[in-house]
Amino acid sequence: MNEIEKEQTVSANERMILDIVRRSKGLARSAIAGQTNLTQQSVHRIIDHLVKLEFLQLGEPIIQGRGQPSPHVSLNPEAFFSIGVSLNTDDMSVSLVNFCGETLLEENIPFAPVKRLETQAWLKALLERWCQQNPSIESRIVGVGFAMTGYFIKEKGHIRPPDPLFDWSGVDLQAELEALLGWPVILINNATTGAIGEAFHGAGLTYQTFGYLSFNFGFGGGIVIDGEPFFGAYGNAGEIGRIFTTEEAPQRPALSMLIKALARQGIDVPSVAKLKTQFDPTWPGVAEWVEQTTPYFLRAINALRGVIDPDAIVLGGEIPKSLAHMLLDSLERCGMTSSQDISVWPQMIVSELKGDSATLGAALQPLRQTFFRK
Amino acid sequence: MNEIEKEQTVSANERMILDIVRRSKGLARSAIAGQTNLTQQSVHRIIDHLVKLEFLQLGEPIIQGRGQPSPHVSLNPEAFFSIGVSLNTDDMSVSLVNFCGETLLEENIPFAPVKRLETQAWLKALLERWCQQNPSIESRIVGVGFAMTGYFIKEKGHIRPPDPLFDWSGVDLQAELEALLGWPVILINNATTGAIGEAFHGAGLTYQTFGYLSFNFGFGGGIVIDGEPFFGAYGNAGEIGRIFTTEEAPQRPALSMLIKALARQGIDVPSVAKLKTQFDPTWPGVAEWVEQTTPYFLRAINALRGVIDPDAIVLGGEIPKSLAHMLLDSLERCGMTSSQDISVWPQMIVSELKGDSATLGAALQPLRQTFFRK
DNA sequence: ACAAATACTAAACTTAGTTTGTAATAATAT
DNA sequence: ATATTATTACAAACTAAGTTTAGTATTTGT
Repeated sequence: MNEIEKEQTVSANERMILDIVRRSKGLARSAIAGQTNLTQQSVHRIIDHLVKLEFLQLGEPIIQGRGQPSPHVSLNPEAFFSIGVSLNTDDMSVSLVNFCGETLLEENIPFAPVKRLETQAWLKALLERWCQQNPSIESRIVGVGFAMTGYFIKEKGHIRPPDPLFDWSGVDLQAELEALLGWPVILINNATTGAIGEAFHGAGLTYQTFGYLSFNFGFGGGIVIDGEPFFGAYGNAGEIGRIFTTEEAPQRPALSMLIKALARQGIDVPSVAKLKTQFDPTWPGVAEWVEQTTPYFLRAINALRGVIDPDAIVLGGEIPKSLAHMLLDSLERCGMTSSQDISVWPQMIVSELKGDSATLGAALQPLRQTFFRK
Repeated sequence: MNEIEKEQTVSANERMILDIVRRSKGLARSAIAGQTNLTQQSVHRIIDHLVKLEFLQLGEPIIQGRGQPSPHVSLNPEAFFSIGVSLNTDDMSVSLVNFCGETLLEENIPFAPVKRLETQAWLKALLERWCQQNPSIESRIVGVGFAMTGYFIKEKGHIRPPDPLFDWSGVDLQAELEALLGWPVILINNATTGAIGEAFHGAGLTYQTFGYLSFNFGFGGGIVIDGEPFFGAYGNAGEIGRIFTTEEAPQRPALSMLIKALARQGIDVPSVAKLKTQFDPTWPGVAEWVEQTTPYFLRAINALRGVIDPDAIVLGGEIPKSLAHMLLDSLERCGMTSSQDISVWPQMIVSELKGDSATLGAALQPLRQTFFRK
């Protein structure tokens, strides 16, 4: 490199300023100091440093009122890159994001990712191809966020996925992937990465503390506290499926259950992904399913309210937007009754993010962790 | 004061060191640096400063091995004091703690605290008496932690208590109490203060992130994350009662429900306080109540597990210890079944704290907030 | 007695901020 | 047009809080 060597250590105040720039998607340099507890001069110097490191870039001065115009500050999208992987029962997707968190490349595995080594070989080959086709990125990749479905267990780096992914259990997956890929790997539950995507690009821009409910083949969730994803003791925080007993599980709002209900009505939806694209709220069975699952949905919400009392609850995962709104309407009709005081409710939000938020969040986590507010 | 004026602002590193000394209940000065990311020299200087401020005191040098003996460092118990109040439906208790968090004075109100102004007048008179009888403390009281039962609502400083305490709603209680008492007042839910007591003196010495279940007349709880009490958006975090519907509420593990069940068996227990002192696990009806309430208890635990995945869950409040153990045994017999993976369980702990942990925690919070690790 | 280990003390240095002061720029009032 | 004024940029001295370096003191083990 003939450029300035990129330090990957960023001080707390530098991170704070990077996060302010990120959240506002670029702003006048002079508008930053007011959002910090630093003086204008300190902010000036910090930004100067971050520009020298090529983390930030200065644009045209903006004339907004009196006084000397202040240059526009924005993230340098090329400063760093990060890779996200999301592994589901029947699918795996991989993406590359830039320093702004924008997805540049995305690809799905062409076979079911049930065999661990076969899947890893495909992943390795894909990333090598990406690096060859984009030679500038290789040295600037900060790490890999690897999201998968399943519960973390006591052994560090191990996960217990659902049955079809049995081959992925019993190994220190984090260590294995780091050895394979040569980058730092963060292993995360894929409901939490959905929440991370939301924290970076969605509800997180408005709310500091929120719960994320991930409607997929199963029903899970993630937690964001003060803008940071919360993992809990073993990384299973937000795995709200735990509140249902074995008998109750079939009635929880998992999309697999809706697909079954639709099948009983003669409507064949082959996968959760297809459900998202083809969903029609007037299909027979949909209204009934919503009605029937609402008490269990409410219970999940009340678990979030009772335990963390969030600012907001975001409905995400792979749920069709119109279905999410049906669930919220049904909740209203139920009167949102709980046994106790019901006066303070979190904001209920349907996720606005495009694409696979689990893969996105997985890719964002290495970036967040290294460069943005902690 | 002819002593050095006591600054109430403590830097982050000073707070860290105060917290290390507090947790270890005193230790050799040389044993501190290893628990920080600071050098021995920096720790030395910081402790020097804290000793000059009379927050810490040096004791006899301790000879443990080779090398120059290192003086014993401990909190100066007289450095500061704090007041805690816990208001329940039928009782109010007030306590004074010293800088070590030890309760020095404690008193219960001799009448039901239903009338707000009458109760406040009694409290004001009590604190004035305490200050007169202990003239040295007045100038060193950092604040008042005011814990009460009820839900916080959107209006700042307001709370919605259960019906008998109706008179306490509809006002900015925090502002009112600050005006009355002349000290900073922190208004907290009394299940959270129980968790704070546990964080300071109990499970918090071992576990960083835990859930606290408070068995009282009702059934509530509090959350501690990374050693800090977590309040949530409105201060209602941990209010686990929300997970039960109106129909389910009578079966939740609230001690009032046990008292009712005992009454049906002809055993008259006049109050929750009496239950704690008189409880006999062989009373008829107890085993049945435990059996019947266990699924609801399990659901509360699974809500905590699902949402925050804690290191530990502490059973506290006013539950008799033997009853808490019966609940845990019953949980074991149920197989702790949930619909999903059940391999990672938090440590289940019965609180070992003596006295009223809600009042204790209320008193501790102003101290914690000002002087100990954040 | 003496070397090794450990802790204390002190001074110089470093980092990352604040404070203070000045210059530049552009909107606004006259 | 010109002076005024608010806002921002830039620069140097200062400050707070740590680290680094180096020497000193005290005890243990041989």
